Amino acid sequence: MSFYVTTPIYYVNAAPHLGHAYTTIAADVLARHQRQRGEEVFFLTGTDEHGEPVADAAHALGIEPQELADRNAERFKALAPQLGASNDFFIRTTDPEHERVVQDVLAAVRENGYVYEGTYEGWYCPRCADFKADNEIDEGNRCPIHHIELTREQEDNYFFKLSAFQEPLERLYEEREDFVAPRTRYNEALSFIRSGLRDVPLTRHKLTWGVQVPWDQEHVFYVWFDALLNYYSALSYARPGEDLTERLWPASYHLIAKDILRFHAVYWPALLMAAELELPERLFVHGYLLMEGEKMSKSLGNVLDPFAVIERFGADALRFYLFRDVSFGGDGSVSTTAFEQRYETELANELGNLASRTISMVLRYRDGVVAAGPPDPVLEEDFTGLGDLVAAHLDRAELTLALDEIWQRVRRLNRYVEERAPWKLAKDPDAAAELDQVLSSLMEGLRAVTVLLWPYLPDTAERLLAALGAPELSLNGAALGAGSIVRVEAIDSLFPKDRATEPPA
RNA sequence: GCCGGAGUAGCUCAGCUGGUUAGAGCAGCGGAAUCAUAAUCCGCGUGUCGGGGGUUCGAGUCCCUCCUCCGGCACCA
Repeated sequence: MSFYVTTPIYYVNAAPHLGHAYTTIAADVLARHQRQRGEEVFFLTGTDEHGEPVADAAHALGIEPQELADRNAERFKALAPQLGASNDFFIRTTDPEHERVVQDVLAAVRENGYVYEGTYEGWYCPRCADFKADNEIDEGNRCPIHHIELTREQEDNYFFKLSAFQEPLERLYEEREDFVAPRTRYNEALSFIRSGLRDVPLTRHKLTWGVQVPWDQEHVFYVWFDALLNYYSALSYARPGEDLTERLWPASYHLIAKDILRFHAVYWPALLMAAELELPERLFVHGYLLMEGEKMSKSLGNVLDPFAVIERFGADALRFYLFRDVSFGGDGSVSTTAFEQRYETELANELGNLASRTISMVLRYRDGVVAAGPPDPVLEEDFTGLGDLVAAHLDRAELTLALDEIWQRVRRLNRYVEERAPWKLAKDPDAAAELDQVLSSLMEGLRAVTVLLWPYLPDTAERLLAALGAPELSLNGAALGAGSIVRVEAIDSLFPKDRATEPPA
């Protein structure tokens, strides 16, 4: 089995923000989890660099589009490792290899009879040098930017016969109810399809910043078709000298935000059908992160800066927070106060302190040595089937539910400490064996939750497992009792609290 | 307007195909403990489950209707 997960490719028109980080981290959690299951994993992210907005932005800066693309692509490329993201490749749609695949695939779509020459007519702004969509036109047929009256104009270009896929797409949605999740997005896409599909422009005539249409030098491909094909093209050249397509196509999961649903849920499968390629297995659509109930946007000045959070608290804290405080799939509010509260109460107090208090007792009472033996049956009961449960949630990209299951066990361990009060056992010479079992059960429980937390908290989990002398990360090894901790070492606070109160350095 | 989703404790939300006294986390109040990053654990909620009507032995859970909020309704990376 292989597992191929993607994020959207991010548009280099703007700088990276929390929304980009969100999708990338989500994909990374799934990728890491699948690696724990021993699957061959390929995790792709990258940048989308063609199209008019980039050309415009570059023009405004007085530079070439490629230069702007290079500049911003670097920033996105740098974001992934800062987030702890373990992507296997970073694609750029200006990669010549990608452009060639786009040309090949779309030429095949044309040969299969799904491309025709036509005329696009619409409202055109001469200053923007672009057509305006019906819903972005101001009253009186005016340009929303220049406020001048729009003219009715035509442009000859090539069309993709999307209408030909009306029934195949309806059938796809009937046969595969999990093709798009959550359900509400599935409904949305299906209702769009049922409302009747119209053909869409495949190329643009007046633009030059795009992938050249091989059969007509006057045109470039409309940026969406170029962009979507990244998921397919990347496999052909991500590994020099090796084509991964055979092994990894089709994608297991495309993660996207809700604003680009239609392109992924309708155009993309239609395009693949037209090219006679296999369809992805699933699409998961997440919501927006809101600040004080408002959609985050630069103009509102309410962006939670992921770079600042990472610098102060580390990437793990951000990764944890995003899936803990916002139910994955829906919209949700995020704030610095909520972040700091989660950091302190859950990461520092519940998990960090659990590690601290238990390891400290093993060191104090037993010189760091952990007795062999099966874990306490009382604990075992609460851990039974946990790995399978987490895997089942993550198979459906339910990152919040999976994390919650794990966290309940973190809390269970703190409760267990109170129930058995090792500090009391330590004072009773007759309770030595019991103390041994309690301590080893705690170490084993800590190890088990940490292995499961690894996809969310990779750096912290690795540090903690190293201190436990149990670096094994496989999901099978996450079962309580599967480990065999012999000796533990002291460890620095996993989530120091002074970071939450001190201003950043 | 049409389609879809949502309206459950102060806050954020769970409650699948209808069935024992409607749940969790946070916040608040009280208590226990002292291993630990003063970290943890225990106890405490008379909630018109948006309003109204209906089906049923029995409905947050099904049907009808009304109200409020959100999203989609084609070329916005």
